[in-house]
Order: sequence, then structure tokens, then C-alpha cells
Amino acid sequence: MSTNSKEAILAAARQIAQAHGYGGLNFRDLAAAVGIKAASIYHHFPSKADLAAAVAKRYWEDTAVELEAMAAQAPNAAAALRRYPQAFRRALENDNRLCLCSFMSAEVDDLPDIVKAEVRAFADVNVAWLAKGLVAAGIVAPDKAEARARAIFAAISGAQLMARSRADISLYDTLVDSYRAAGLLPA
Amino acid sequence: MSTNSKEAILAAARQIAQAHGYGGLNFRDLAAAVGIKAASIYHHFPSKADLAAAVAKRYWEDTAVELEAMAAQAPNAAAALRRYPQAFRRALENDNRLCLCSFMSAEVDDLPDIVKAEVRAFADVNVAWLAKGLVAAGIVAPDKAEARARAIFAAISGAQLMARSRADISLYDTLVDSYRAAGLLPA
DNA sequence: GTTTACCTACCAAACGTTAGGTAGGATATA
DNA sequence: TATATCCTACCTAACGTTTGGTAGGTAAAC
Repeated sequence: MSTNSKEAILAAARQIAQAHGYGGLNFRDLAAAVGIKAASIYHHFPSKADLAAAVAKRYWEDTAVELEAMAAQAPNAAAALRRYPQAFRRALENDNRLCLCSFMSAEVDDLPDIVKAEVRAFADVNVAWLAKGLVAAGIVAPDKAEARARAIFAAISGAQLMARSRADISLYDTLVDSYRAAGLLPA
Repeated sequence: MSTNSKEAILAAARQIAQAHGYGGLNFRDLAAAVGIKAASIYHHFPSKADLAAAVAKRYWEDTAVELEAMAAQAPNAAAALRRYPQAFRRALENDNRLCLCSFMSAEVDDLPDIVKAEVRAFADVNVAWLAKGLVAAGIVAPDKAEARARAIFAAISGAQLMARSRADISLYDTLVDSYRAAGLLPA
């Protein structure tokens, strides 16, 4: 289970952090979830800050891959955009979890700098993907694409946060529908 | 400083929780901010859960008063709605803080039930005020008001969260402008 | 003389982290 | 082939610190 343990730690830490945040992530519970002892985590990661940074980095890397696959599979840019809310829906489907980086965004004041950088990278990945799609679909002019992309990202994050607080995934769907009806998202 | 101390604890706890969340709120730092000893807080609040519930309750009560004042001062319902984003802007102006209940919404899994109830009440207050204003301004039909109100609340929460993570209040303003341009918020 | 508003002095549990050790596999030397 | 050396992947046990919370005291106000 050599390299496998490192991956298992990364995966378990992500799940915990998506439910309890950086502050709520602790080595004993994490180790128990993996099936090892807390001290053994230090064989793979030098500190909690490094662990969290690795988790956040892997998180946006996975998201980038997922978004690219979504764009590739959709018949056109507009169709890909229409499926964007599904990416955020999955966290809620996964035991009412929150986007890792939404949680960590709330915790910025207590985050080590290396973690903060990865959290920002996640937002950048999403905004860049959205902006590209908005332009390709001809929904907004290139010079207004990034602003609209940020608005969509922020609104979707807020919808996920609100739905999670009520543990009601149908509320997320309703909010997304409202965004579409109001014209924020392409219908 | 009899009843004054209780108020001072409430106010300081709110400030701390808006920056560090429920988990990041601790009795020693809180006491230091008030100028008393940690054990003395127990004279005013029986437990951390009760303290946090009192803070969250006071938070939505203050918000309700503030929103009512905003509605009363504005010339009409549409004008009041237009000023809604200002309420959330103030947290960012106050040392880049987050809405107390947005932070606690992220922490739901670790929140005592009495705190959770007050966090939900905050959302209810906002949604009810927005829905009433949307109907009064003739922006949406009464049966669609609550859905739109929730969408506005969620989107504004997300904008505040994103702006805070970048410590950039102008980003909040830009996001609000984008919501207006897209048609989510009344221009 | 009881209540109010605080204090000092603790406690047990949980935190991130470190020290030191062990079992097993790979590699190198004799 | 046998043995010495090193690395990997974990372990137990403890470190100092911080956490929410408790017990009991003091001094003033009513």
C-alpha cells in the first residue's frame, strides 16, 4: 500500500475538509479514516499546511480535468455551459458536502499562505472555463466575459452554500432554475 | 459594567465569529477582547452553544431592524431593493468580514442545534424581506417571489464570500453590477 | 444577607507535532 | 551465497499547547 496510502490520505482529507473545513480537519480522525495512525501521515506530508495545500491543489486539478471533459463531450459551448451547475451539484450529492474551496474561502483568515494560493487557483480555473464558454457560445462580448463568469461562479457557490445549510438538494436545483429564469445563466 | 459586559461579549463574539467561524471562536480570545477572564463569560452564558445561539439570534434581529429601516427610508419598494446589497457590503467594509450566517452555514455539520435554528432564521428574514419587496415593486408575481428572493440572497452571499477570499471589496461591487446587468437584481 | 459580577486556579480532552523504534524489502559488497 | 547497509512505511509514546468547562473564592451592591 505504498503510494496508495498517500492517495488514500489525500482522498479522505478532501472528504473531511469538504464537511468540516481546514480547522475541522484533524490528523486523528483523518488517520482513522485511512486505517493508519496519526503520526504516519507525517511520512507522506511534512505538516498540516502542506497536506491541505496538496488537497486543494489536487481538487482544482481534478476540477480542471472534469470541466475539460464536460466541454469535450457537449455538442457545443452553450450546451457545456448549461451543464456547469452539475459539477457543483455533485458535492451536495456526496453526503451534503460543500465545495472545498468555498469552505476554505470562508476560512481565509486562518489559512496558511500555501493553502490560500491553491484555493484561489480553483476559482481561477472555474472563471477561465466559464469565460471561454461564454465567448464561444456568443452569450457575452469577450471584454465582459470574465465579469459574467465571476458572477456565475459566485452565484453557484452561494446556491450550494444555501442548499447545504438546509441539507436540501432540491433547493439547489430551484436556485439554479431561478438563475436561468432571471437571465444569469443560459437557459 | 453589569449588563454592559453581556452586550460587550455579544458584540465581540460576533466580530470574531464573522472572521473565524463558530469553530474559530474561543473563550480566551473572546474574553481578552472584552477585557475580562475566560471563566467570567460563563456568568453570562451557560455554554459556547448558548453564546453562539445568542450571537446568531441577535445578528438576525439586528438585520431585521436594519432592513425595515431601509424599506422605510426608501421612496419605494424598487429603491429599497436596489440598496439591499449595501447591507452585505458592510461586513466586508468591517475588516473584510463575512456574514456570520454564511460562515456558520458552511459549518452546519459541527453546529449545535440551537445555533443552527438561528442561522436558518437569518436566511428566512432576508428572503421574506426580499420577497415582499419584489412583489411590492411589481418585479415578479407573488407566487414566484420567494424563489427569486432566495436566488438573490444566495447570489449575494456568494459574491460576499468570493470578494472576502480575495480581500477585494471592489470585486463585490463588480459582482453586484453583473447581477444587475444579467437581470437577477433590479437595475 | 443574598445576589451580581467578576476572579484565581484548576481539569480532562483534543490538538499538531516529534522522538525513537520496528518489520520488511531493495541494493551492494564479500 | 551470505551479510551488511539502507530505505520505506508504518508504529507507540509522549511532547507542549489550546480547548470548553468547573470549583470555589472575593468584593461590592442591593
